[in-house]
Amino acid sequence: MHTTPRSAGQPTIVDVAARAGVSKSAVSRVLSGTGRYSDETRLRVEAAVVELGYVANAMARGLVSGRTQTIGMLVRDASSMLYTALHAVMERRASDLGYRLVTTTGVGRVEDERSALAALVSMRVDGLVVCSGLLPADQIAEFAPRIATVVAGRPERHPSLASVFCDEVEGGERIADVVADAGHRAAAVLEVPEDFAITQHARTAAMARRLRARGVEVIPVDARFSRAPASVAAEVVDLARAGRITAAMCPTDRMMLDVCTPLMQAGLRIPDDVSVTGFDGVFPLDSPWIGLTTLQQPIERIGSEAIDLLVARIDDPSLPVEHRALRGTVLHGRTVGPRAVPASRG
Amino acid sequence: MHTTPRSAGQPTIVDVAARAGVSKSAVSRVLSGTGRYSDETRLRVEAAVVELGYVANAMARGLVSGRTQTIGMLVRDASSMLYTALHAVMERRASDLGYRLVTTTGVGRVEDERSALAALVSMRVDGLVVCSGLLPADQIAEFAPRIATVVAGRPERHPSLASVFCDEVEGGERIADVVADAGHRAAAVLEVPEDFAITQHARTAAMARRLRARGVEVIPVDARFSRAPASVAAEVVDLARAGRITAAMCPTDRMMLDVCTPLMQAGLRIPDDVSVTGFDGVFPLDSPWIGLTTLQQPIERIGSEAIDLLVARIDDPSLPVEHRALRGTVLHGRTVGPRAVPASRG
DNA sequence: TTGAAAGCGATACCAC
DNA sequence: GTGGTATCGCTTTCAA
Repeated sequence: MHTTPRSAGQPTIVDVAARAGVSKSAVSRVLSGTGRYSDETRLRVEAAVVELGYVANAMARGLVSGRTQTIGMLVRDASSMLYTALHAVMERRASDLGYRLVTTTGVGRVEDERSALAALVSMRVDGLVVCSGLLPADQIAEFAPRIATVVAGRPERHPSLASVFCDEVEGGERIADVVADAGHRAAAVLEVPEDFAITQHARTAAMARRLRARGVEVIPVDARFSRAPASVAAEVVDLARAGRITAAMCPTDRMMLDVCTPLMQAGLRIPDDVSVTGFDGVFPLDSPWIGLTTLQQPIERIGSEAIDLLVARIDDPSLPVEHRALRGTVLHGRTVGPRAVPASRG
Repeated sequence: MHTTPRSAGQPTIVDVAARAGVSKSAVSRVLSGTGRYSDETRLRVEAAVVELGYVANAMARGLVSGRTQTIGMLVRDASSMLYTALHAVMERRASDLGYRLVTTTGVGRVEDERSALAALVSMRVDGLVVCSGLLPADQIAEFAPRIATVVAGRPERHPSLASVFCDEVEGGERIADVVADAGHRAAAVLEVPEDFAITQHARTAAMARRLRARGVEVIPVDARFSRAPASVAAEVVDLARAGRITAAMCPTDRMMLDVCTPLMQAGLRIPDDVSVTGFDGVFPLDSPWIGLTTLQQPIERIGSEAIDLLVARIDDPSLPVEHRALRGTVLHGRTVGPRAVPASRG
């Protein structure tokens, strides 16, 4: 049975070999640059490759070689600026180290995310970077014994999961200090419960703790995901109007926007009537013109150190598990001002 | 030679078969749900799968089945909000249609992007979505005869490339009308040359044309990528200070931020002294609190229609090539106001 | 230097 | 219902 180059579908190495008048083996050698071959052979193969528009089948290649030179990245929410920024940094670093990054995401539910992770595993990526505060550590850890894994961007301390993240506690305290320093005596803290949002819980808890330690009254506002942002915002507006708070602290910049809009629409000025803080400080919300007062995560470092750590673990799986907490920096914008005299608007 | 389950590496179907005491074939049948098998067999296999933590090798599977149930997405810049938003929409839609989305990006250069695209092809994804204004159409078209391809988010009219995008021309005109309607008589338009930024060129050209048609003087400002944003912004500041313009139109919201910051720092108020417009209107910059006046792209529709179109082409490659231009909507923010009297600041 | 042949892990068609 | 076997496209010995 001779090889008939099918008109449909991608050309295979056999097609290239036939076209170049050499064997599969020769083509393989030339393409990988390993082994010996004559200039003559090389030229013929290269020509055939171009003429046929041949692109090697990564599946077949990976199947035999056992390596894919690919890092799989699981992202929680493709629309989250934070993960997006991480993605960009990691792509660059991975590329520098000779790896390609492929990304998958769930579409919200834990179950989807698990299957997205499994998809990466099924592709036999050489390593896994998990960027999601949603998937429980145990479910990630399940794969860790067989594939090098690093969790990035969430304060993960699971004993078998290496991780790199922003020091949420320290960050929460720092930004709380900004509010306390401005003289506020009562602040709303939008709190997120621990389940399904490890990251955000850690920071808001730290904010509240710090405020109290500094003698600032904390009014907790339930900001769990299941609650509509508008409803959370309305609660903050009411508190501000009633003069019960002069500041509001949000778990993310995103939520901060959700709060600022209704405040503005209610005629409350920021920061004259209410001071507001965020968390993340990620492009494009780090623009001085927008002027958010927030805690900026060290995205650049988190991303590149996560990749470095991962590649190290790919090369040597026996490396000890490491947890790295990196410090963020306060971004001083225009949304925090000195304490206003409550209830004296107008 | 009997099968020895290697302690390292992922377990294979053979390991599962051995563990369950059945044949590879039986395992395959159970896992794919095709063919016939007894309840007994199913239970044994399912148990073995769980015990071993088996995840099927997608490469081996794809190699024989010829399909991967995967759509490859090439994104220009992982840090771009627009592509990010598209990504989220597409992920959801693809998932609904039974496809998984994997994403790759270049790291800036055309060459990288080509290789990122080739990586997708090498993975033998069933279809390709190209979201990048960088890669020349010809380089994309090269793969199109062999893999279903759709270009999303850029006004591509290449005869062999299906596409879905925002009607940049109409959008540019609409937003220009906002400026003209506000009474401005002279406006800076930040122009981007055509090469490597098809999208942005199209819209700025449309803005300028429309302004002129409405009797507004256009002062072109060179905003090509190679130029530092600060330098572009400085030019706008100078023009505004000199009273030569009362409005500035930017090709993207991102650039708009780059311009607004220096304007603010120069003591010029927006929109009192200068009106500014953007383009894209993508989360999170669509927040009313930020208040950008911009043209909002119909991201939701672009993304889901692109996936629909792609899947249709996967199923029937002979479908005629289609180009869909979708209309955006003006987002009326607070960055455009009535024409200020030039040079009368203070 | 080159080509033939043996798998990699899964599917699918085949008799049994 | 079940298990053997050819096969997908490629890399990798191993002879020639």
